[in-house]
This record gives sequence, structure tokens and C-alpha cells, in this order.
Amino acid sequence: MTAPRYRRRKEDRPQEITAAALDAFAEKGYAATRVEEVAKRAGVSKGLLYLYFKTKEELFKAVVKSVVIRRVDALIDTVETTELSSEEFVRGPLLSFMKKVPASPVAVVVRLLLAEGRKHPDLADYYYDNVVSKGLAAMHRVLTRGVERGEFRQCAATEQPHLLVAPVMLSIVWGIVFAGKALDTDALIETQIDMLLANIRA
Amino acid sequence: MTAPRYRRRKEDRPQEITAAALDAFAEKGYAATRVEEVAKRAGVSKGLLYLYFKTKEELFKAVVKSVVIRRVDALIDTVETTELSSEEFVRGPLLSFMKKVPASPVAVVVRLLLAEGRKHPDLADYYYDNVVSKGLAAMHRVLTRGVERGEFRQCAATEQPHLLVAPVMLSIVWGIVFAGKALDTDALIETQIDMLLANIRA
DNA sequence: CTCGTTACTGACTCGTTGGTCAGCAATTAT
DNA sequence: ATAATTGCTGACCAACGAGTCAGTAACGAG
Repeated sequence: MTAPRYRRRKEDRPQEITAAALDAFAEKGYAATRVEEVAKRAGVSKGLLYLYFKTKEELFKAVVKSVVIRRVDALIDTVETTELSSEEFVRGPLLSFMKKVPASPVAVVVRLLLAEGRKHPDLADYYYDNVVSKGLAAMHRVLTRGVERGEFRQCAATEQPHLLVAPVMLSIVWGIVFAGKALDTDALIETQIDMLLANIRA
Repeated sequence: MTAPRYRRRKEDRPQEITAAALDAFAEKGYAATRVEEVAKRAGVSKGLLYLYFKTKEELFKAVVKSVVIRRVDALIDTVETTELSSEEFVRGPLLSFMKKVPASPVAVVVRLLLAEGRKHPDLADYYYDNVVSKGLAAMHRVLTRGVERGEFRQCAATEQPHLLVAPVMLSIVWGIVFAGKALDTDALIETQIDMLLANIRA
């Protein structure tokens, strides 16, 4: 009676494989990652991987989508349901959310999209529709509501939610390129928010 | 008397090849670009390319260095020699410089470093030492001088030259990933500078 | 005009890797 | 138990692209 050499786990495989792929892509990037390496990390043969994903490219897309799922939706919900004042919300939940992003898998996806996005315009569109667009809309909503409530004054800055994203983006890029060099990303993000609030406060 | 099939132009080849490589990398990224494609664009055989650059990787490094050369130095000179007040300098030469960056080859280099930087830590170091470090120092110098002259007040923002870079970085990344979607990068950068100045003005 | 030097060519090699498939063994049905 | 089903394996192949090299022709010297 020897232990079985493998178990059949049809349900869990795809998830496990995309998770393994995310790790591998994070380390080596898409092009430099061998499909066999992904299979190995997932504890699976290369053949099986190809049963679940027709090509390496399809695996790539599945990875991106797996990260995107419902990450922004949580933020949007919080925006709509919060009892906090606009400034309290920005300084509290929003700031804390923003601080988490640079160390999250989102950074990996950004890197992948930067490197390979040109070859997969549909993926860029998908990411735009499901993350960027929604995220910016949520931030814009926060600022607009502040204006409506008389907490903020309407000005160029309240129409540019991108300005909230900018320091987060810089932190992500910095972390990817200069993994070694330190950068106080939290301070960066905080200072930007301080500046913005000081500027738009009514 | 037929026209010669090629001309000997030892002096110009390296430059022409790196220029062709920059174009190709900009379009397809490093990994997806075939060495033969670069040679073709440079109007040269693959064999000749390998006479000037030992490997594809060395070509890559030569490309990065060719873009970096003296791009930041001009800015630094201007900082040191200008007669303008600090605010005038920020609103004038610095703003105009920042607006140009997202459409310049710097964007290509950023993309390459993001995608391949992990495999070439020495390149990332080189880029840090010759561009990032110098650029940030120059911006910091502008802010500090403003403080010294009593034009600005010392605060967190004057110690964070990164905040000036952030919107430029966002514009670069946006342009790479969402080539189609419009983004008013000029407005973004301007608003950030307005905000910063309003905040640190003495 | 020759002849020697060398910038240059392009067909070739060979390692790498995305993708396949015939068969095997874990499960389920009978 | 035995058979039928199918999740799974791993050896295999074909394509592709980085890097090589023997030969060719442009150019300069004498």
C-alpha cells in the first residue's frame, strides 16, 4: 500500500496554478518565466497546466484577472457607506488603503502590464475598466462629496483624483526598479494628502 | 560599375544600432525584440551588430546609457545659473522640463528598467546614480534655496522632491499602459505644482 | 592597378522552451 | 471485484532565436 502519487483536485488546480504563476512572474517577469517553472511551483506537471490554460498568454491573462477581482470594490463600498466626514475619510480609510497598495500584488500586475501590456491591449482595457476607472471614480466621488457638503472648495485639485494616485504609483515603480534603495513611501503619500487637503479645505 | 553593396562606416555604426534598438525596444519591449530586427532597422547584418556588441544584454545596456547621457545635466546647470526667483524657476524652466519628459525616450527607458531591471541590478544602480539621484538633488536644491531666500517655508513638502516627480511618473506609466486613453498630463503636472507652491509659499 | 587589411555579410548551429500526446493511475459507477 | 471514466504525467517534438564564422568586398597604401 503505497501513498498515491497524486490526488485529483480539479476544482483547486486553476487557483493554485495562477497563484504559482503570480509568484514566478513577480520574481522574473513574464517573458523570463518558463511554463515548466510555474508548473513546478504549483506541484503539477506541465501537461496539466496546459489542460487548464490553452497557452502561456492565457495563463497570463488569468493571473491579471485573479488579482484584480474585488480589490477596488471594497474601497468603493466604504466610500458609499461611511459616516465619516470627507477629511476624516481621506485621512483614515483612504490613506490606509493607499499605503497598502505598493506592497500588494497590484504592484506585480502593474509591472506585468508595463512590460507586456502593448501586446495585450484587451488586458489593458480590462484593467482600465475594472480597476483604474472605478478607482479614480471612487476618489473623485470622495472629493466631490466634500465639495457638496461644503467641506472642500471646488478647484482644479478636486477635479484631479489622479493626484492622489500619483505618489502611490511612484512608490510602486520605485519598489520595482530600485528594490534596494529605501524610500519612505508612507511619508510620501501622507505628505501629498496633507498638501491636497490643506489646499482644498473650504 | 555597380553601386557598392555597403559602405564602411565604423564610426557611426554603434550610434545607429543603439538608436534602432531604442525604437525596437520602445515598440515591443526588450524580450520580444529579435536581435535580427534591430539589425534590420539599422540597415546592418546581424553579424555586424555582434561585432560591436558582444551580447543582446550588452546592447540593452548601451541603449539605456545612450539615453541617459547629459539629459539631467542640462537641468542641473539651469538650476545653478538661473537669475529667476524660486517660484518663477519652478513655474518656468522646471515646469517646462517636466512636461517634456513623458513623451521623451526617458519613458522608454523607464519601461525597460521596469520590465528587465531585476535582471540587471547594475543598470538600475547606474540609472539611479546618473539620473534619479542627480535629478532629485537638483529639485531639492531648488526648494532648499527657496527656503534659504525666505520665499518658501520649511516643511515636509520642501523635503520631498519626490512629490514633483510623482505626477510625471504617473504620466509616463499611463502613456505606456493606456496608450489609447487620453490623460491631460500637462494639467496634472501643473496642478501639482500649483498645489505645492501654494502650500510652501512663505 | 595591385595587394593587404578589415568592415561587413548571411547561412549555419545549437540550446532553449512553448506546446503535444499516448498512456497511466486515481476515482466513480456498476 | 471489475470496468469505465478522466485527471494527470512526463517524454517528446518543432520552432525559434541568440550567437558564430568562413568567406566577401570595400577601402587605403604603395
